[in-house]
Amino acid sequence: MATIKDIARLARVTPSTVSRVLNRSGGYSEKTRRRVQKIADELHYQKNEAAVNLVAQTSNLIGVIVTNATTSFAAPIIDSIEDWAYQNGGRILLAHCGLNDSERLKTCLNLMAGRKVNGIISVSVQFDESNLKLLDQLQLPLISLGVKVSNQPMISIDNLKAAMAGTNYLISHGYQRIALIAVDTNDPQTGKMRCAGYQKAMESAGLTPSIIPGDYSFTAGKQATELLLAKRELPEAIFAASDDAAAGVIYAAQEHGVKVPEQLAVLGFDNSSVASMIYPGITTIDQPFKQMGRLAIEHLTNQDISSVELPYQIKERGSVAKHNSAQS
Amino acid sequence: MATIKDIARLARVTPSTVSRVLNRSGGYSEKTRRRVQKIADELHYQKNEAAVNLVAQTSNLIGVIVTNATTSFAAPIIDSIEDWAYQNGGRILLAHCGLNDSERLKTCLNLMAGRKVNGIISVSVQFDESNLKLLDQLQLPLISLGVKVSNQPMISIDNLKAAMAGTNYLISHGYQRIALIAVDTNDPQTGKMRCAGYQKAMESAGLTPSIIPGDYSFTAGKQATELLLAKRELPEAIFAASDDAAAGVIYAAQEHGVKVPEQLAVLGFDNSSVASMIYPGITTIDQPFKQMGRLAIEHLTNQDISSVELPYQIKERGSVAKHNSAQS
DNA sequence: CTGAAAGCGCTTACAG
DNA sequence: CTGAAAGCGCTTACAG
Repeated sequence: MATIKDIARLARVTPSTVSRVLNRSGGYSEKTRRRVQKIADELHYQKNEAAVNLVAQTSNLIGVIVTNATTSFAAPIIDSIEDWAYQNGGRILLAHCGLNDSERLKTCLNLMAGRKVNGIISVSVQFDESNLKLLDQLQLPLISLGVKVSNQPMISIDNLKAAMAGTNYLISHGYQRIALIAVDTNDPQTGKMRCAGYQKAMESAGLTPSIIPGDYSFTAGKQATELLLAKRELPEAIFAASDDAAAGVIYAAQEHGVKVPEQLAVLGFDNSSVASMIYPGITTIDQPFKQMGRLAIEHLTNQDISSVELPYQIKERGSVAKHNSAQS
Repeated sequence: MATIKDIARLARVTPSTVSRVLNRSGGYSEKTRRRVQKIADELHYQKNEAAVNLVAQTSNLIGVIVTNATTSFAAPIIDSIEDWAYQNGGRILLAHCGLNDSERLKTCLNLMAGRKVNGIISVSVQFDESNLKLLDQLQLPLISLGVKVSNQPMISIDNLKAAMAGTNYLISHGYQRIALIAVDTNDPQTGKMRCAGYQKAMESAGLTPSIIPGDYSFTAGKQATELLLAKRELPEAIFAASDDAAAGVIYAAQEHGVKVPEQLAVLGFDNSSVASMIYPGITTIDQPFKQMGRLAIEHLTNQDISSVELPYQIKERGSVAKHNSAQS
């Protein structure tokens, strides 16, 4: 690969001048500029970013940590970050930290520190004590999407209110026996909040909450529904803690000839891509993932360390209708 | 951030020695080693990779270019590359090139060159003339997944044979009026191959091919089906060029009360995550995405520039059954 | 076993 | 307008 020196030699100037021309930093004659630029072009010169970063003491890199790419909502977030990067000349260093894999998250963090990323965006990753400490030592600005990381800014919807709103939506549509399923009750953040919101709404309405825990997955939704079916305790409506899980519920329902929404209403959570791809479309709580990604990168860039709570909204599709008993 | 010099000063040795200790390259007493290591630990020292890369003349970075993260099958590929990276201390520089966006792909390529990536893995990206030339100038090893890029190794299934096999699968299940839909007939690679395979199989069986072009999307599948329905020309079976499109077909079918697979058999392509999330499960042609990702990174690492053709297989789920007319 | 020196490719004051 | 020099943080022969 050609270097600045090669160009300098061919253009009969010093590397200093080449650098100035290439950076358009002024201080050269038009004639020199042309000569240097021409040679650089001919050589298909590419700046060695490692060298640039070394002197600039920065990396122009932003680190993105996700649990894994299969998480259905990671895609729109990464997309919006990438779009920003494209517009602004930033670069994305991607790493997966797995689920509750402390060791791997530690590796991610160290890797990002070594690369001197300008900041980290973490998507739904939980930090345990040791990684919290590491993060503190590394002094890397971080912004977390979806879950709270101690002392770090967060961008998220209000899970408690959203779960309440979802539950109330079901109640206002005439449902009374409503189960919350596939929610991770051990998850100190999202899980707990969604449970609390659901319970609060149910109790306010004088209804009895019923929760089947799970890991937000399709399988969790499917199994919960099968369990309910086997016990002959199918509720009137199921509030799934994610759209993946809602898809599992609908799958199980269809498999057993239970009509959605006539015999079973299903409410999802996320408005991820699958929500609009299955029939009936999943009525769900929309999280503005694209906006989350964009805000995250903007905050990082502006060194804005404030948290922001984004609005959720209920996206109505076909999986919830007015309950029969509610029809006048 | 602490540097090697800081450690050297505190440990009362020279940077050379610190470097040796940190790299375990030998040539120091156990006593020195301990002292240096201790101080490095206390300082939470993180090597500046830009500096390391500058002298090593490498980056330890592998570039991954995808059209966008929303492509349903990008996820498993990225996952497997990331897993490899985690095991082997590599890092992933991610970039999106959009769809047929020559300018953006060019930016991606230049960005990768600037970062001195060890190699590039491109996922389903088409290179136009100008980028082919750029790639050549940049001299970056590349391995393409799914589509052929001139003069570069490719990892893919045989789309022609796979489409033939899919069509024959449908035929052998008793279907005769089979349409291929949502296939991009302008796509010189995948699209053309899948069309050709379908046509060949149809003609060999004495059947009439019928193709509705599209962009592999859910919407393309849905619209094609609605079109067929409106024209009252619904075939017995639809071969969708992707699982997303197959989901669209099934959606439209359910919406119009057409039973799958009883009244309409649906065959997908990819075996992406959505295939198992909708009911009935999509019978589809499985592409080994994880394996593709793993092979790609291994080839890149071993400087193996041979192409490899991976086996596809038909994954049977519920969207195709024996056709009535075929029942004895 | 340890240190002094040169160098990776670039940028940036400082002179002239 | 241009050049010489120092320096970013590290590694690696070469001496001793």
